[in-house]
Amino acid sequence: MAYWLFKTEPDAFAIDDLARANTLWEGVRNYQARNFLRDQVQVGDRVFIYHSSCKQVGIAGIGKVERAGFPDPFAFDPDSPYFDPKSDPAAPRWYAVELAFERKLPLLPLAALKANPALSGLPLVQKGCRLSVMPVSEAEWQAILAME
DNA sequence: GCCAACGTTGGC
DNA sequence: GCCAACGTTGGC
Repeated sequence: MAYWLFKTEPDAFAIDDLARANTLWEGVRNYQARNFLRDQVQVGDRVFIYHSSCKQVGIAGIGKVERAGFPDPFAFDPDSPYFDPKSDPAAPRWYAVELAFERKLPLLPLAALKANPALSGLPLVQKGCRLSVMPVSEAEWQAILAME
């Protein structure tokens, strides 16, 4: 089992929304993040849900992967804001996974994550990181849980 | 709302 | 294949 961190803007989709129902994690339009979703995220992996671009940025909870990478259906839907005419169903460009809710965490603020020396290798805390899907090592996972 | 950092696009 | 221009991300 592997560990991940997924970013989301809570105004659009928050941990409380995940708590209500499973969700497709779709609309990821970055190749590095896509590669993780397509090639490495597996059923049973656990995921920190990070709230970005909001009042209180930080890790807000934990999800669990219910379904591994499959072609992002929104990329084929002309009515979706995530539509990408260059994504060919025969060779899909973008991928999604399905997530289930595990539990909420007391919000662990970005500033606290940055201040934790055990997390200095996590892309999230590095300058200008725009990666929205990133691996978390076992040691980092445990270090973050210890901040609860 | 500002702006720095980054990824992508497209002309050459 | 380079690189400038552009659009987007995301913290503050």
